[in-house]
This record gives sequence, C-alpha cells and structure tokens, in this order.
Amino acid sequence: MATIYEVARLAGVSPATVSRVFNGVGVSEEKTQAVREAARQLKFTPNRTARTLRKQESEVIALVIPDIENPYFTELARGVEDVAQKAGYSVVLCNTDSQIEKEATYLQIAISEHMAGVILAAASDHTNLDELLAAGRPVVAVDRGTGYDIDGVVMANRPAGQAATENLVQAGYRRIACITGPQEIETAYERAQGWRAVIARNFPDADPDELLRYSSFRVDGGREVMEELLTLPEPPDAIVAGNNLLGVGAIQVLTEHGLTPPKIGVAVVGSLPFTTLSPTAVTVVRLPARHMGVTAARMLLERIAGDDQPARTVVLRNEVQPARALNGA
Amino acid sequence: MATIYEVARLAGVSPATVSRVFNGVGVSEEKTQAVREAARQLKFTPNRTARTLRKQESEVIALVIPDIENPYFTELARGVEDVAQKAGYSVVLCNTDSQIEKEATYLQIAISEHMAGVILAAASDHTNLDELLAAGRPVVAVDRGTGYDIDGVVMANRPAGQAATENLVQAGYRRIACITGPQEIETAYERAQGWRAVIARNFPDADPDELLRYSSFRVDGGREVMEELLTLPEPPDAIVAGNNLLGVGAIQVLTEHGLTPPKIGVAVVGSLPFTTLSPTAVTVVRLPARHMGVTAARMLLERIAGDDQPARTVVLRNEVQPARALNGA
DNA sequence: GTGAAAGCGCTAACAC
DNA sequence: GTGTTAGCGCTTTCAC
Repeated sequence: MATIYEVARLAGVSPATVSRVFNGVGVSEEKTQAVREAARQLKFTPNRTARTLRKQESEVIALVIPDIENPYFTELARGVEDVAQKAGYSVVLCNTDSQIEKEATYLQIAISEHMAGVILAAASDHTNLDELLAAGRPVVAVDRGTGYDIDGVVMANRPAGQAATENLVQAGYRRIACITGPQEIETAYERAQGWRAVIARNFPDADPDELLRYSSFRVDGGREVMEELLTLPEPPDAIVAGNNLLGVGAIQVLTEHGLTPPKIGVAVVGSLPFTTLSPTAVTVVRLPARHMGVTAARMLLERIAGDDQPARTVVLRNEVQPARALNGA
Repeated sequence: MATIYEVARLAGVSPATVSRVFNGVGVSEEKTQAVREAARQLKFTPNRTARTLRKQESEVIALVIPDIENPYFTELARGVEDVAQKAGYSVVLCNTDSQIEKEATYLQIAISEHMAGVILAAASDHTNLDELLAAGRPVVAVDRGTGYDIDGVVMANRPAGQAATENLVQAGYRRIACITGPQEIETAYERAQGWRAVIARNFPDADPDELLRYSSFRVDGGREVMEELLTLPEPPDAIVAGNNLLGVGAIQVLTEHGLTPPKIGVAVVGSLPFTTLSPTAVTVVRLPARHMGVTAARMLLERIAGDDQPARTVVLRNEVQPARALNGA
C-alpha cells in the first residue's frame, strides 16, 4: 500500500500537500493535478487507521441492535445505512442478542475504535453509557429509551396497541387477548397498556390479567403463549400481538389448529414482510422502522457535526392497515 | 481516555510492560498485578486504532452481503458472528444492495481499515478482488463464486433444485413451472438447471422455456412473475421457487387468487422462517445458511492465522422437508 | 524480565 | 499556497 510520502515524492510536492488534496483544502490547480495523477499511478488509498488515530475520530458509526434476524431491525438498519452512506459514513452492525454483556463489549469497541457515534436499541434498561458519553461520543436511542438524557426516536407504542385492539373491537370480537414481549422492555409494556385501556373501556367486566401474556419478542415465544391461550376454559376469540415475530408465531399455531384468520381475529403491532397470508385476513399496525432509522441517523450526524442543543425525542406515528375481510372494505 | 503511558506511570513501570501485560507476554507476577490495578483505576481501554496502525492488522472482519433484509443472509450473518466473536473478532456487516459500486466501496474500506479478512457474497461475477488480495487480505466466498481461486462455501444448488422439483413430481403434479433469480447469479442459474433436468427426464415433451422465469431474488420479483405465469393459456399446476423471497412472493399471489397451497403445488429452495402457512402445505428445501456462515468464518480465521494450503471449496448439502399433505406422510 | 526508542501513516499547527 | 515537523497511542526490536 502506497503512502502519502510516496505520492508526494512522485508528484514533487510535500506530504502535507497530498493530505490537503485529499481533504479538500486550498491547493493550486496544477499541484492538485500532479497529486491526483501520482495517486492514481501508485493506486494510493488513504490509510483510514492513521487518519483516525491522528484525528481521534473515524467515519464509522455503530448500530447496536438486539436481534439481527428480526426484519424490523434490518429495516431500521436500511434506513440508517442509506443516510449514513450518503454522508460518507459506514455503518457497523452489532448484534447483541439482547445480552447486556455482548452489548457492553460492542460499546467498548465503539470507544476504542474512535467511532463517530452510536445508534442504540438497548438490550435492557440497565445499559451503561457512562464511558461512551464521557468520551464525548454522541448516542441516539432507537425503539427504546435508555434512562439517559440523550436524543431518541421511538414509536407511538401505546397508540399502536390501542389501534390494534380497537380494530378488533369494531370488527365484533369480544374476548381479545394480548401477547407481548418481556415486561421490562418498554415497547412491550406500552403496547400492552394500549390494549389494556381499550379492554377496560369496552369490557369493564373483563379481567385483563387473564388474557395478557408476556413472552419473548420471538416466533417461538408467540407459539408457546398462543398454545397456552388456546387451552383456556374460555379461549379468546381474537389476539393482539405485540410485535411482528410474536404475530407470526401466533398465526402459525392458529393455522395448525385450523383457526386460520379471520376465523379468529388477529391484529399485529408491526409489519409482516414475509408473511404468506391473504393480505386481508390480519390487521397490521405498520411501524415505520426504516423511517426510524433515517431519523436517528440524521440526528446522530447533526450531533457529530457539533450540534449541542438539548436532547430531543421524536415519536413516530404508526399506520393501521385493517383486515379488509373484517370491516367490509 | 487513559493511555498506556499514564498506566505505566501509575504502576511504576514502562509503557512497554503495560503493553506486554495486555498482550499476554512474559511479565512478572507483581508487575502484572500493579499494571492491572492501575489500568482499573484509570479505566484504561487499549486504543485499537493505534494498535491497528502499528500492527497493520485489526481484529475486525467484514461480511459483505447483497441484501441485509433477506433472512437467508441474516442467518448466515449469525453463523459468522458466533464464530468470530468467540475468536475475539468483531464483524462489520456491509450491505451492497447487489450494486457493484457499493460493494467496491466497502472492499476499499476493508483495505484501508486494515481489516483482518473478508467474507463475501458477491454482488455479481464482476467483483474485483485484485487490490484486496494484493494487500494480502484473505477472502472467503460464500453462497456464490467470484472467479478467483480462493476459499469458498456454497450450497448444493443443482441438487436442491432437483429435490424440490422431484418432490412435486412425486406428488402428482404434471405442469411444474420454475421461477428463479437473475440468470447471471450462479445460484439462480444452477437451481433452475436442477429443475430443468427433472422436467426433461419426466416430461420429455414439455417446453421448459415456457415455464421458466428469471426475476430478481426478491418478494416483488416473485409476485410479478407469478402473476404472469397465472395468465398463461395453460397455467402451471405447481411452482418451484428459486429462493425464499421468490417463494414468499409467489405464495402471496397464489393466496390472493384463492389458490392456497396445496391446491397448487409449491416447493421452495430455502427456508421460510416467517411463513404463516400451515407447515404441511409447502415443500421446503432447507438451506443451512447458519452453517455456511460458521464454516466460512472458520476458514477465514485459519487463513488469518497464516494457513496457506491451496484454496478449498466446501459444498453444503440441503435437507428436504416435504409438504406432508402431498405425499401422505 | 524490563526499559528506551523508533516508527506505523496521517493531519494540523506553525513558519515562510 | 506550500513545506517542515511534531505527535496521535501503540508494539516491537534492541540493549541490558
């Protein structure tokens, strides 16, 4: 690999001039040409490591997410990547598997590689950002809060849970269960709160705890809890699923029992990009994951550029796509 | 951020000794203790950038894939990550969107960040690896070849296409179409060749070109081509889908037309992790994507460690999971 | 076993 | 506008 010294010698200029050419500072036209020609001949690629060491900052941002196999997070990643790449940043995708230790490791790496910033969907509410923040690295929270006073972008989770449930009520279902993710995860909790509010308003005699189930935010979690609900003395006639994977798991079990929607009502908070159902059978509350990524990346880039206004939180509205078969559209 | 110099001063040793402690070279027990204690007090984190600059190699490997939203590739990524992390490497996930320019950019970054190696699912057969290889960086090809004489791990694509098709033949279907990815992509081509061989053997009078469609390896590609096949004067009674997303698209369209499998035969090359169909309705030829990632990562780590045996190619066998409803199991 | 010192490739004062 | 030079934090000879 050629260095700026070799390019400088070939072009008949100083190393500093070569550096200036590649950083867009004022250099005369003729020297610029000479440098570019020399660089081309030597196949010169600037050494980013040296640059990072010198500048104490790299053009890399970390995107830390709990589950890379969840399409919701890959859609988010696309949004981040699209914005970052246009700004000349590359994105390092870090999968924590919801484990705080793995998360801590990646956060440490972000510091020690001098990454420009971090976009974080926290594995839990115990994430420690002290060092990262002390090192002056901007962090934007996505999907979930962190307990720190930093920028964030989240979904309107409670309204999403409400919308899903209301849709089912209007379609005539009367015994609507809810399956959601781990209680400690705020998205899971809030969506369930949305469901709870609608149930309380419409069925004041119902016992919500009988029909609410916490599980993992995964397909097998949905399957397990759905099986359980089906064995109830009086099983539900409809289900609100707290995220996409839970919805997939629940629908799989229902299908296996011959209860294909809309025989039983199903509303899912989150999109189902790879579902093979009739698009009219299930109510979907779309979550704008890509948009969340785009917004978070833009906020982060502003912080990297030095913006120091007070922390902002953006709440993204969802969009309901009702099951057509149920509401007659 | 504390440096080794500060740690050295506090511990009463030289910077070199601090470095040795953190790199597992022989240092006396008492100095080791002193260094560790000083490091703890100062919250010292080794600066990876400086280390990389000095050693000319980082503990990062790049995984370059064409579509991060495809569950097949995220499953692959999991395999890579699990192996890499255990060996102390972190994985940078780079999404090329099948564009050679984006791919070239990421490959350039891999060089200029001194990454330890690259695992590459090439965007096309025009990928240029000259510089990367000249820089001495090991590259392992996954899923598809590259035209270079390097390590690789691929699926048994032709047998997979054959198995999918044979399954449909045995189930009694007689007019079996095939939809696959872009002709230039070897996986798409080979799977179609498998289909073609079975068709030629069983239905010598059939005109394969009438029933074969090339498309993109995406859901909307599958939708589009499926719609088209349905308008044929004599539509197919079964479909072989060349990958998971194509299968999802095809099944969606069929469902919308009331042709839920197994009313029409469907066999998919690739797993359908988020399907909501009855598990008995569709034949799935499972592709061990995670295993591919694990294998590729292990091979890469061997190369990074200096192994210089001739290039190897590993071919992974697939596993057929037949549609139970069709073969009576 | 341990320390002194050079240098990885780049950028940013600072002089001119 | 351009060159000289110091130094980012680490590893690694080379002495001792």
